Amino acid sequence: MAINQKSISCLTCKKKSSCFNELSKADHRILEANRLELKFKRGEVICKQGAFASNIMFIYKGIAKSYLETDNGKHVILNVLSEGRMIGLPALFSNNVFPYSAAALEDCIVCSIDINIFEEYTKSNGGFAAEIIKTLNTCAVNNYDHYISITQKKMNGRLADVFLHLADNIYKSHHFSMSLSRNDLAEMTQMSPESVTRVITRFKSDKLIKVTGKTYEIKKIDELRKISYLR
Amino acid sequence: MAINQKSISCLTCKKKSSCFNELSKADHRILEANRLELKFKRGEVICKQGAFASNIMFIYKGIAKSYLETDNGKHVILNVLSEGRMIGLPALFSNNVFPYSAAALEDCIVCSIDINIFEEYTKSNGGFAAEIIKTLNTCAVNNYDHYISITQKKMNGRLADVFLHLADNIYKSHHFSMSLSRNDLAEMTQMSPESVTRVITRFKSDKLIKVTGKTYEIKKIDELRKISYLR
DNA sequence: CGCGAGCTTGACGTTGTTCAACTAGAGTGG
DNA sequence: CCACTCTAGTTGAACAACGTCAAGCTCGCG
Repeated sequence: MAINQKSISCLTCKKKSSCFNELSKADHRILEANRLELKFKRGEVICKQGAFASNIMFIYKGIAKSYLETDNGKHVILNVLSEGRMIGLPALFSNNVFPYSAAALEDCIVCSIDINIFEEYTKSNGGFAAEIIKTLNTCAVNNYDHYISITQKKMNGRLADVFLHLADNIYKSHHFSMSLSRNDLAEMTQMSPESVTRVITRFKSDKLIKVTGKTYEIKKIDELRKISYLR
Repeated sequence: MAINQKSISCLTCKKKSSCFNELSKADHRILEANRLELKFKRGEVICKQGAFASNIMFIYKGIAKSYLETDNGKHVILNVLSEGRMIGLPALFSNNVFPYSAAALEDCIVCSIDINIFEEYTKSNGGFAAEIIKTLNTCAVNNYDHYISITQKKMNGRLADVFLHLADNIYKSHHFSMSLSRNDLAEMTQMSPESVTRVITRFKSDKLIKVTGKTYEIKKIDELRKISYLR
């Protein structure tokens, strides 16, 4: 799975997370030496909940999901992760175990960086530490929004939230090829796959969205926002 | 509300968060100079979601709750906070706005520390930064557990989780005086106050707990753990 | 052309909310 | 010290939301 020849350079990487801007050229060379490029096919597990977190992952290309695996064997999707997002930060300075799993929703190219490098930079470089904390906190606030969506809204509102999130933050277009299965959508909205289908059917017949195979087009985004607004 | 005379000293404070152990005596003197002691009565708001976060709070005495205020005016309790817990860390290095509110569940004594001090120490002291990240990440993992409880378990399991959390982590005893109202329990478990009553009635008649006024006694903790185990 | 996974649809059952009426207990003023 | 009030808690009945189950469908792929 690993690519021996790295195709990307940290120093010139356009997608890197803000924390890396705090590093010197010398730091970048060290980073480069402690980095791997990995390719994952759609569906493959990128990191496994409970496994020893020896690396922090960075999504260079593709889309992934992070999810919790519960005792009853179900999955709870926490987030859809687009390019530039990091995986595994919550393992930093804890017991170094991934608290969630992640899997590729599309074919992905991932940078895998030694977690010790992260911890060293955090301790030695205040700007780097600040950016890490900022990233963690942004993620926490997003989680709060998701939590409100799940706990306060009915099915229509929850699914509207997912479509808005996909259009606004993930695909950054009203027109996209959907990488999430009915089951993924169900695990993200905490409803049954059958209910996901039913709500999507309703959205289609109300002309809010248009679906052609895997291609989704959001036709009435304002209407979706209204539905999202606590309903 | 503010006490002019401070009754506590940072250096000798037994309850302080682990990050402060990373500070020198000189640092502690600066901390002392940028710190206030506040008293809050039961029910009073300690910090308000959306307000400018000029301070990080620290619960020296008492119990508080952190909660989200939703657009429909409802409250979603994130956590019950016991002595030694900090409030407002998610505002660090973000837009410095509290992403949640907090209120006292019992009369509280709170240390309020200038947020700039926190940001400065984080940048200048690697050990301090590491402890802050560790604290944030521990909290994130707890949130994941809570999220699984809410999304995967039925009412019995969710309420069992709350009782276990109170006994294990908050009151640290099987016998405690309950500071949470039916409504608090409802906002924490995402059920209606009526349903909270119904489940508690069931727990009482099954002799899992004994309730005398505000005093709760957990009689069969193993049984509660079984109920918590995804049911 | 046939197979299978993922998707769709309808009928039905369960869970939990809502509403309304009632009760208990704490605080207040005469 | 007692009536009065107000809030929090309790209880039951009706109802809505959503999940489950079973059957059938579609489409990509060998």
